[in-house]
Order: sequence, then structure tokens, then C-alpha cells
Amino acid sequence: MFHLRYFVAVAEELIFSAAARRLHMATSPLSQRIRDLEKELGHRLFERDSHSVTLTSAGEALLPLAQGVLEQINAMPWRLQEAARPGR
Amino acid sequence: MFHLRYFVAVAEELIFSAAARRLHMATSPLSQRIRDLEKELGHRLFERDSHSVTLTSAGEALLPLAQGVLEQINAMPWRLQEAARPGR
DNA sequence: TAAAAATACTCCATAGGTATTTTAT
DNA sequence: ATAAAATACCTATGGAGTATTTTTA
Repeated sequence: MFHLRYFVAVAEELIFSAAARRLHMATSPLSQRIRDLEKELGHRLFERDSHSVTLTSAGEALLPLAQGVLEQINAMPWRLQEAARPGR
Repeated sequence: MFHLRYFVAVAEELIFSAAARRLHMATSPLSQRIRDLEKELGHRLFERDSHSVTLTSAGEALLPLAQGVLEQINAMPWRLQEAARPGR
């Protein structure tokens, strides 16, 4: 498990190629990683109806959880800085 | 970032080899991953004083955060099951 | 046409293993 | 002697790229 970053980018953009740009990668590996994640979780996360990408109900459920986890991970270096600081 | 799993195992066992057993891997790559993580975060997480391993203050600060994140990740399949269920 | 998504490959980086060393019990 | 941690080295799997195809706007 750690393509949550990719999932969030696609879920927020709803266009694989836009998400890929944001992630600085090609759409091909992005497609693959999303498929890996869907397989791993046992649920389709996106509905690809040929000309648009939308979240499935599983995807809708996952998005806030994934966003929360990513925020916590991103905050970690900060939190360690605080902990290392002598004050308090 | 995603050797948090390794960090938590070592932090909970405080013996690299015990953590490695728990993670079904050799101690060598575990040592390496922890070093990678320390480098990435810019803080030593463990104090290795030759015959014992202890958490640094940064390690102490990270442990509950990492445990929380891992729990949330582990809970994700469940949460998606719930979301997929017709009830509610 | 142009742009999006997926597939089929190729390639490389990163993660894991084995062997070995050092140190302490 | 044993066991733990780290280092050096080798290997292999997984993730990224390019090229191509299909489909739709």
C-alpha cells in the first residue's frame, strides 16, 4: 500500500493525464498504480465510462481517509522539528 | 516515505532482529530502511548505544503518529466494505 | 485530428537476501 | 560461543518510461 498519493491526485483531478502532470509522471504508470490499488483493496475506485472518470462509492469513501493520512504524513517532519526543539 | 511500518516494528520491539522476524525479513535491509527513514526525516530515530536500542526524542514523537497512520491504513479495506454495503 | 486511457513492452532503481565483521554478552 | 547490528555486495521485483492502440470529442 502506497499509491494513496496517486489515488488522491486522480480523485481530485478526475482526469488521469492531469493527475499525472501534477505527479510528474506519465499516465501509463499512473493507470497501473491505480489498478494495483483497486486490486489490493478489492474495489474499483473509479468508474471509467469511456469519456469521463468519476469516483465510485468506494472511491468516495476512500478519498477523505486518504487525504487525512497524507496530511498526517506530510506533517511529520514538522512535528519532529517541534519535538526536537528545546522549548517545552 | 513508507518505511513507517518498519519504524513502528523496531520502536515496539527495540531489538532490530526481533522486529525483522516480525516483519518476515532479514535485519540487514531493515537496518537500511531505518537509516533511509532517518535520513529522509533529518532526525535520528534510535539511539544505538552498542548493546541496546532506544528511541530518541524524535523517535518518541514519531511513534504515536506512525501508529495512528498505520491503523488508519489498515482500517481502509474495512471502511470500503462498509461503504459498499447497501445498508445506510 | 487531438486528447484521454489502457496495454505491451523495456529498463532501472530500490528493496531484499547472503555473507561477513564487529562488538558485547 | 552467541547474538545483535551494520557493511558490502549481489539479485530481483516493482515502478517508470516510450511506443502504440482505441475511443471519443
